[in-house]
Amino acid sequence: MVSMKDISIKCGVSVATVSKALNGQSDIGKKTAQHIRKVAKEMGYLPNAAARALKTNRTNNLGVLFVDNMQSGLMHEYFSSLLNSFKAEAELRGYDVTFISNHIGQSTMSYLEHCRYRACDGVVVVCCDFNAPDVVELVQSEIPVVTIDHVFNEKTAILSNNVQCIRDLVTYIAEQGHRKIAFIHGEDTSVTQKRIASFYRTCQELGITVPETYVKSALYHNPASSAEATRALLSLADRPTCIMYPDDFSFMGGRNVLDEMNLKIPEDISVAGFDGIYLSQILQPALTTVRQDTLIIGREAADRLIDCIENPKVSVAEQIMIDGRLIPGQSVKRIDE
Amino acid sequence: MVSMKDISIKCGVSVATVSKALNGQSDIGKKTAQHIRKVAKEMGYLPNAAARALKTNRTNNLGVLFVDNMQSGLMHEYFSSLLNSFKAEAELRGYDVTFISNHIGQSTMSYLEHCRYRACDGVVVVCCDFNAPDVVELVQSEIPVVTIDHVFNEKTAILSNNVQCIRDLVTYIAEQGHRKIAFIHGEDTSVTQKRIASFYRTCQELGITVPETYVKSALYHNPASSAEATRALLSLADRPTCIMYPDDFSFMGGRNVLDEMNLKIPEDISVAGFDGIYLSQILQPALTTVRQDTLIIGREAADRLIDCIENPKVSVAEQIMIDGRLIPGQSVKRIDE
DNA sequence: TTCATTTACGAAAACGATTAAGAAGAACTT
DNA sequence: AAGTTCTTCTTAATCGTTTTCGTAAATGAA
Repeated sequence: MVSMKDISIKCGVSVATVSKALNGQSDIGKKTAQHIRKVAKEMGYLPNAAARALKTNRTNNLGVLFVDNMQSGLMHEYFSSLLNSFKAEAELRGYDVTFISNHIGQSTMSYLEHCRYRACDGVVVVCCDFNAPDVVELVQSEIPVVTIDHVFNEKTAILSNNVQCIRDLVTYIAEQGHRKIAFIHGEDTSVTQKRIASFYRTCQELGITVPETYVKSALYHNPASSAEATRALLSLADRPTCIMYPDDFSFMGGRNVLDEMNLKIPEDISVAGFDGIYLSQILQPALTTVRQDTLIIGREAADRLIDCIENPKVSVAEQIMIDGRLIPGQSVKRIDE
Repeated sequence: MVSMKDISIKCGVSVATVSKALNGQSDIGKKTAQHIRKVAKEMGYLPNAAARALKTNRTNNLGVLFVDNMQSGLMHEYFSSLLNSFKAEAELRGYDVTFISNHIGQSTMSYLEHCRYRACDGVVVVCCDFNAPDVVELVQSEIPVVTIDHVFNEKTAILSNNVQCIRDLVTYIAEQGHRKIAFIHGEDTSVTQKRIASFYRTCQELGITVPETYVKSALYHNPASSAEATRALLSLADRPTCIMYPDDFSFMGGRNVLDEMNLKIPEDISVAGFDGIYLSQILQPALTTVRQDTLIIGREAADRLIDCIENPKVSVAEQIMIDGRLIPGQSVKRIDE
């Protein structure tokens, strides 16, 4: 590996001069700097990240804390595509992305310790139990943190606008003439709470009354539990005309139940999903759903995190809402009153 | 941050002694070592990865080269779940995982340069254009490399046993009495070639003749193209009784076509997928498919790569085949002759 | 006791970069 | 001409480890 020393020798200058020239410091002569850069390129010089990190305490490395109890993790398209976009933006801005775990080899260490060990310049926290002590410790540390879909005091958070998403979805469904709307929601998280609240509020605003029996609990990304909830809804004396699912994938469970009962979508019953994953638009009829803008969420998370790293003074913690977009699809029937 | 120096002062020994004690060198007295370790823990000592890397040229960092033209990348469950398993095993053995890209900030650099810059101890190469000059350069470099589903000379490769997978699948279908089996395959890659070859050979062995019209080309992970191929197959005078798809997800496109034409699975037509993703078993009827063992593939890739890093002398490049497992499902009908 | 061997530890030189402080010459002021 | 300021470059310290080599004490052998 060619080092600055090699370049300095070849150019007949000191290592310091090489360092400054390569980093664009101002106190190096124009022609000298140019020459050094040329030689460096010719010799195939690459900075030694470890040495630089040791000296500067900056690694240009971003940590991704991405844990989930379900183990479905990356399998969930919302997260994988969010991560994709985060990674792309981070790379554009000159940062690499490393996963943070709670052990190095055999010995367990807290997330914070792992971050410190790897000297991550910042961390994005996604999809995990935000109340776990380990996570709280990390978030409250001196390391710049951006969270996704969860707000910690004083920390920047990127939030998919679940309230708006549900509002738009319910509104659309209501516009199609539905008054009996059932809602199957996911397990209890802050996101779920927002969705439920938005569901109730929107219905109220629209003058739609929601019987308690129309709101069922299930699990995210779990078709079986949504299937069960669907069965319960269908066995009601007064059936809903439209069922909203926790997410597009879970809907697949409900779909099976509807199939079994010979209920056609949307003729016999209307349905809506959430997330807007690839699959949802492959289905026939295309699923009515609302697309969370993972592209922007991931990009924004990277941008904010890096801003926060590079301008700690200027950057202010804020909560950023990213709106979703309704995808009408064809799974909600227009009902004429 | 507490450093070895802090510990050495507190313990009244030299930094060298601390280093040796913490690394379990033999030339330190039992009680001294024990005491040093205790103090280190008390003080919350964490090794400085950069300093260590600088000195040892080892980062305990593994690169993942994961590019795909389709941009579907992580969205494909085969890859996301493989990566998950790779990551888990790497972490178990004390390595972190970083993505490799072809640029740092604005300036482009080759994959190899990126690896060198980050000083990755090794790289796993997945899902990319294996013939791109950049990739070839990396694979032929001095950096330990393990490839997945592609063999380079002299390099360790982990291969999903596509030949066996297809053989088992075709055999199963034939056992159910089918003699008219159509095969929609993905775009031209080495994996695809193996699958096609295995398809033809197995059919031959089973005495099944395959008309040219029964073999169609489509794209992986692309329901639309599989839908088109399905349409073509159904318009044949002599229709196949069973259609094999490039992958489970693409099958969803074919499924729509079958639906439109009012063909029931498996009563009117049998179908089979490939991969064994979560979705395939949610469908009703459950899809007959063959599960690629991403868990083992990912784990094995990490293990081999790390072996190769830690024992460069001993470890020998080899191709490791990981068998898949047939999932019978219910989408292939038993035909009585 | 005396010499050889082992054991336990320390001193110091790296690894490859960054950066504060200083120095020498050039250029400008008056 | 003398002093001042700029420009450009160097010296040297430093980041936190690892590791080689050396040495002093302890142990063993004779």
